[in-house]
Amino acid sequence: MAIIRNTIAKKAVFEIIQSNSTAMSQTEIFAKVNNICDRVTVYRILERLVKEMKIHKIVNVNGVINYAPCNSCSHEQHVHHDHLHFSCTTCKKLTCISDNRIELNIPSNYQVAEVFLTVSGICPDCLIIT
Amino acid sequence: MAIIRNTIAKKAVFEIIQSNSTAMSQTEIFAKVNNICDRVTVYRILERLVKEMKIHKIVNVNGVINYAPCNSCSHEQHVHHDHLHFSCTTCKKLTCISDNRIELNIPSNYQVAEVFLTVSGICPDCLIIT
DNA sequence: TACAATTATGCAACATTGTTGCGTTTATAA
DNA sequence: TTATAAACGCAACAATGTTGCATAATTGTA
Repeated sequence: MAIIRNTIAKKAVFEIIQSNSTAMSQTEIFAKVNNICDRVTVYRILERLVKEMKIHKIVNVNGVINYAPCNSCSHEQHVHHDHLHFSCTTCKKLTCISDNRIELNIPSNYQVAEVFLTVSGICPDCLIIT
Repeated sequence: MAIIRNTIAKKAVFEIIQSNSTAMSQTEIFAKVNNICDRVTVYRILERLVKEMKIHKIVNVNGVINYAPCNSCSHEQHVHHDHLHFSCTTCKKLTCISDNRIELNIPSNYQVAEVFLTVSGICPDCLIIT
């Protein structure tokens, strides 16, 4: 059995993700980590946190993978999401928005694992600036 | 005013995208183009076809950008999609599935541009193999 | 049909994001 | 305190996407 270790770098990465209001890319996270570890380590930590279901992995509309905290999220909720992701085309930030129940109409010969609902547009912060 | 040219390479790329049942990445498209043009040209052609609204740009769950034909798709439909994308985790293929009307519950201070609904899982072809 | 204007292309070089192998360090259970 | 497996750093690589610039090709017009 793999023993999960709680290292300094892992704690820092998780703290950064959890204290941010929007989802973050590996690049953004690494920038905030302040060189306490290598960038490869950040990738590996993110991978582990996803596996431990402490964070979500989301792709924004540009193809960049972002990570968001997974607050009180059971495996069941992983499969049937009730939230969507807003991907701002101006500041590139990805924000989680709750309370979105969707009904799918997928042929029964497809085996569904996860549902990703992403909306692109302009977020409130960027609308003010305009 | 920019004059749109219909070059050999552009016609070929569009033909490839349109004749394929699933969405394709730049890499896959370039492989089918059979060296009639450079890979950079493929990127630029795809960019133009998206701008001309002849093709869709979709991101699969791994962050790879795929392109699909935009059959009889008005700008209005671009904004309010009625189809979703199935991203197979086994063969990595991206398939468009129609007839999925979704209702969104997004705060009014967000300006929505496009809706991306992607479902990951295993497609019929890969289920048979298993 | 020939020409001019400007769109499109090729090439080379670079940027970004993510991955792998391997030797070393470190956290944790006993 | 120590053994052991997890985690790390470094270097090198792979995939995907972008930019600048000189050249080629398409299309409207004379």
